[in-house]
Amino acid sequence: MNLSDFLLTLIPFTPAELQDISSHFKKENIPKNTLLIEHRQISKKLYFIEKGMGRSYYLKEDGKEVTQWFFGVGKFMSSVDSFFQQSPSLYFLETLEDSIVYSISNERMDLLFSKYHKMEQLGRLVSIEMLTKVVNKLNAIQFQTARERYDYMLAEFPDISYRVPLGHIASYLGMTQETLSRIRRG
Amino acid sequence: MNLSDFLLTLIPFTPAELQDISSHFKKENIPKNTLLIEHRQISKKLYFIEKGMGRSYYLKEDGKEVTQWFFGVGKFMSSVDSFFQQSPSLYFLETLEDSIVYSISNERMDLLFSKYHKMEQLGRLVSIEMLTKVVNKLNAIQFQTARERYDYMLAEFPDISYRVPLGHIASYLGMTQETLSRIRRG
DNA sequence: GGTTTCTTTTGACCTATATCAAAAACGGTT
DNA sequence: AACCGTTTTTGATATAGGTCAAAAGAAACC
Repeated sequence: MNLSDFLLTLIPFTPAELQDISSHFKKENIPKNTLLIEHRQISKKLYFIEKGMGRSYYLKEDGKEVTQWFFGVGKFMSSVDSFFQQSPSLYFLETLEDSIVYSISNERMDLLFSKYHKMEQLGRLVSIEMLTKVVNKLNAIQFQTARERYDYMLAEFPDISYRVPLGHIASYLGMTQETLSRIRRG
Repeated sequence: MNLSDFLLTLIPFTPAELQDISSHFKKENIPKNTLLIEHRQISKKLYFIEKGMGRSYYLKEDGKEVTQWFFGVGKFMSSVDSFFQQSPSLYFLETLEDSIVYSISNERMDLLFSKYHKMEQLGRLVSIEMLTKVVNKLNAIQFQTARERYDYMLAEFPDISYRVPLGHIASYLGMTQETLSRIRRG
């Protein structure tokens, strides 16, 4: 899904607005397994995924990676707090497949927010959508058994779940990869 | 903290704007343990808490209440998805103390959003703040031991943690009240 | 102030999931 | 197609935290 089409699904931008907004994004091809943000860096860019996918994760003290979120086609990908509050990121962000993204800097994003009331509205809508998704995951993690969490995953990211290594999914769901493997078996 | 003061901490509204915006909110006194939203209802109002506190929770199939979030002074309280997307609420919302709140309907909120670009911006900032808080909780729940989660709670809601029943806190942290009791002991 | 009801603590036992270790399967490369 | 590194599966064992039950402590109410 390309950026303009996505924007139109949420807000009725005029062709001129759409043109201007799009011009602030830069289309980029990013190979698989590219690090976009590292821990402690301040996130400079927000990415809209036209094709491919990514994930955010962090490193525990023992060195284990823990997937925090998956980002699929038609979503914005970033280390949210770092990008919007220009604070050091707790997370790493990486692509998991060769991807086509539209990137935009924090400065340009703020510019668009102040230039277009509609853009601000889009920001609010996207934030709330993300918020409700995170809340859903929280509920899954907090109250469900490992098997139920896996079912939640299949519902939330049906396409992603078989495209990425088992270990990424297991840590995303707050379980070990051995446990996930046993669950999958049946 | 009253509403106008709070609004000014985020956005430099003019006195006239502040006056107009405030006029759409209604100040209400709500007694302790009042249900503001029930499961399956569509949330009609958003509340800003001037004094007191509340929580959202839901009922598991076995009838147990699970606290989903605590709302303290100077925060907006609602069943987010239900209010903003006018969908049936998954949660119950209740006051835990006698409270003074400013309430506003979904229609009036939308009106303010479209009338004031600044208000839309406020909505975005508040959403993102909430999003980062929920993400923090998610991390606590997903990767930390029961004891560490309790420490997270003390940091996030220092004042709240000794004002509400143990059971509310335990379920908020994804553990049983027996476990929390044992942790507190030492 | 004594009774009822709700909340917290304590104890004994159990289970889902973690950990550790090794084998098997898979994927990319020459 | 044989090799090497990565990912997944399997098995044995350990443990954090859950469950159930009952006692102790607080709070609410007449």
